[in-house]
Amino acid sequence: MGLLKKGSWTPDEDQKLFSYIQRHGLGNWRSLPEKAGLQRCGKSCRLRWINYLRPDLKRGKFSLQEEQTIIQLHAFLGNRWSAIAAHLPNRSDNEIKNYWNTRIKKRLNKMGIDPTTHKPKSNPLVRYDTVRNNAGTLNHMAQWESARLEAEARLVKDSKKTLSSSKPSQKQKNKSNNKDSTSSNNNKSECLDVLKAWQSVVAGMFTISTINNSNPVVFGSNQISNELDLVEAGPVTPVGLMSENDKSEYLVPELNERFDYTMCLHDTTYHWTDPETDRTIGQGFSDISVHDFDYSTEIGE
DNA sequence: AATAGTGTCAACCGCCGCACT
DNA sequence: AAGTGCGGCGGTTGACACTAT
Repeated sequence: MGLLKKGSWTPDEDQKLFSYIQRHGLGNWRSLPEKAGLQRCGKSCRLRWINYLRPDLKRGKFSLQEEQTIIQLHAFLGNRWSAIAAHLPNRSDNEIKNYWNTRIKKRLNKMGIDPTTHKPKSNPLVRYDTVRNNAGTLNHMAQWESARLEAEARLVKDSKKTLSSSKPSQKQKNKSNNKDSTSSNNNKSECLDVLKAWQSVVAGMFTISTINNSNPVVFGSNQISNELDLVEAGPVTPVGLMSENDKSEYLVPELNERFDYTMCLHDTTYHWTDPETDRTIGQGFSDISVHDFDYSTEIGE
């Protein structure tokens, strides 16, 4: 093959790649360019397909919910963009990475939140929890870190198990001329793994501070759906109704820090009321970014 | 209108892990 | 065990678009 082309893809090249994959499915990326009549390296073709041509890609602005998912997963997974992308199947990891680096990161910084740790920087403008039992902080931090590491280890172990038991090797996949080797199944499995890990660690421990109430409201495990849809959270378990033992188990400062501060994007409280007594039994939030970052046009896209 | 500064995003690069020999 | 090839990943860059002065 002659000199390989670099730089932006032309519509003609896109057409060649797209129609080749439509006709032959995904296979060996290295040999694809020649067969498809492209002067590109296999990597470039793969990237173009994954980030741009894939028919299931949803392009355009990120919805509020997508952004929330990204922030929450980033708090949990860090810069593991492909793992985060597994939860947003219509977005590429590159797109998510770009979105994080160019927008979310800046917003968090502006708000005094360290985008790496998801914790407030030295002098946070954000509202700290109204109740924080500092006495047990270190112990709780250790507990949280331990739980986190355990969850990650389980995640790695499980995904390896899944891969070795059900995933054909790359070469087997190539041989079988898999029509869709964009690893949707693997993604799904990893997706569930992460959610399981997430739920086992986080479920029931997710404390949302309230503005006027000294008792934080603790979200029960049913609050975190598989879509991590916190906005549409259901009924809550008020801390006030818990035993002291339960409270100490639920209130994990380090966990709260890791998530609460990113949740400071969500700063407008709303209330759940008991339909019988009409009393407020819990408070939640809507997303302040809706007001601050001009989301109005993005919602409901 | 011209220029500088900033933001966005597609694409590249280098590294890594896995499978195979 | 070591070497090779490949796919996948995250960090980075450069071109272009947009905005401010």
